[in-house]
Amino acid sequence: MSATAISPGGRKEPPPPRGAIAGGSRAAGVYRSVHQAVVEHRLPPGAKLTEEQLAAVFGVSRTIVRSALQALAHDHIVTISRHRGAFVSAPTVADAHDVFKGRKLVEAAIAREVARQIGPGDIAALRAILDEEEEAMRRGDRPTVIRLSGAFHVAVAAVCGEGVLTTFLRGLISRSSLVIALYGRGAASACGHDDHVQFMQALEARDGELAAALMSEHLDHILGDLDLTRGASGPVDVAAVLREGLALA
Amino acid sequence: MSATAISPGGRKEPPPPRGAIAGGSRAAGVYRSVHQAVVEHRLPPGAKLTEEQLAAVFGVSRTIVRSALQALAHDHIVTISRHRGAFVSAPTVADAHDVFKGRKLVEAAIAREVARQIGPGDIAALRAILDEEEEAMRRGDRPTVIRLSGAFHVAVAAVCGEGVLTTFLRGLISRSSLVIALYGRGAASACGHDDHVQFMQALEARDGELAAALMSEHLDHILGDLDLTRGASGPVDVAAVLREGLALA
DNA sequence: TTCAGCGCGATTGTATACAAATTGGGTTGG
DNA sequence: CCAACCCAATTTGTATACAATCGCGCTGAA
Repeated sequence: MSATAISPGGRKEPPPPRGAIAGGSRAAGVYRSVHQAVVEHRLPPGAKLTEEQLAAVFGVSRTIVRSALQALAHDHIVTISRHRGAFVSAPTVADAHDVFKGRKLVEAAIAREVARQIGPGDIAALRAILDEEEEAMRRGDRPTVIRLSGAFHVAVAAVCGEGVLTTFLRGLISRSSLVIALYGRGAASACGHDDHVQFMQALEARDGELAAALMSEHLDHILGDLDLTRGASGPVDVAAVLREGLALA
Repeated sequence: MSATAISPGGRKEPPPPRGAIAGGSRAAGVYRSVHQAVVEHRLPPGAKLTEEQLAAVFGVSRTIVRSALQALAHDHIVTISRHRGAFVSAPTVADAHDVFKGRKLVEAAIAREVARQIGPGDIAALRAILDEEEEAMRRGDRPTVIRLSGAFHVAVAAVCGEGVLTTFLRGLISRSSLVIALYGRGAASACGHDDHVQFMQALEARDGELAAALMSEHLDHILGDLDLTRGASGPVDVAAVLREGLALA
């Protein structure tokens, strides 16, 4: 229910839920594919996204690709340089601090809110994500761990209902994934599963202050585990990565 | 400093600060003009924004206009309906509550932060806005009052530095302007100047809790003063409005 | 060897042409 | 008189063509 109605005398609403992403639904598909590839660390920061290349991969014209890239740029997932092209964003150290500062402020406040109004159904849903996360961790399935870790944070926020805050947080989490792709050390640094479990216990105990504190600590922990001295990574076969993602979808 | 650098070995930064809006700088101009017209209540919610019409007004092709409209849609300033076109967004009552809920959470937390770290320079800057606001209010200059009222809220957030939170808040404030355009009653409901003055005093006293409480109350006050039963307004000469805005700029 | 200047290839920016779809009005039938 | 239907005009969606710009490798001289 976060869409804005156009006119009080609105017409019937067709099935396609017309997401808030961009114009056509074709561009939305490209958007999703690239976005997913980035947050799952299949496309590293700095990777060049040539319009014609993407157009070929997705079987659309450059028009569609440009639309998707502009939407991605708006979300800070890619960065567009005039006459140079689109690259997967490479957040600076300052950006990293800024993103996590924002997350701390928002997620701590949300934690207080959620602790007050969480219900059994919400708890079950969150527990389910945590279980999946543990499973994937045991399997060593890193992309899934990354995805579920973010999904947990989003799901917590969504307990208060889908809204501007959840949307905002979702964006910050995506950017966090980029930060981790750039500055994360190896396998362990993604998102401590134990932190999530502890936080969940505080939520179930309806202890808002504790939950907020744990969340804040958790985010500090992630940021503290980063190696902020590193640079970019090697080249990647963008087309192959995206085709692979397309096959899975 | 909120832009993300592409590569550790970044090149020199040319003068044009290449905002985070969209691809070209031409589209950014269209974006700004329409955005400004909307938040200043010169273009009412529901107004149709025909691509060709805007293209004619700004002397560009539909390509540029589309880019700008998509960026505006991303910011929830306009709403694009497939094969129907772009309209100035008309937030629902639920949207209005959501936006102000988000603002309360973020601005209250920011108020606490700001009270801790505000300096004399910041206070002077905020006071200056308040003075201008009072001046405009006395003059009966409604568009300026609206603009400065929003500018005050943004400036408060900017005391902690420009960052994701400030950007997010700026977006919410723009949407608030749309809410007020739709549901505001006459002249008085914009944004109580007295509330701002009181809040400012709390900030100068470095009383974070009081500042947060006052801000929360202030936002409740705005939301409470709305008439949530109203519908849309009459038709508007979109081209004339935008040409006027162009002349001023 | 190294660095400055320059031309070429590749890629993006913009405009335009064409196709698809919706809206609204007029017409026809009940 | 009202409802349903159909058609045409307008507007958007997409592709493509052309122009502008940038990066990069080459050439040449210090």
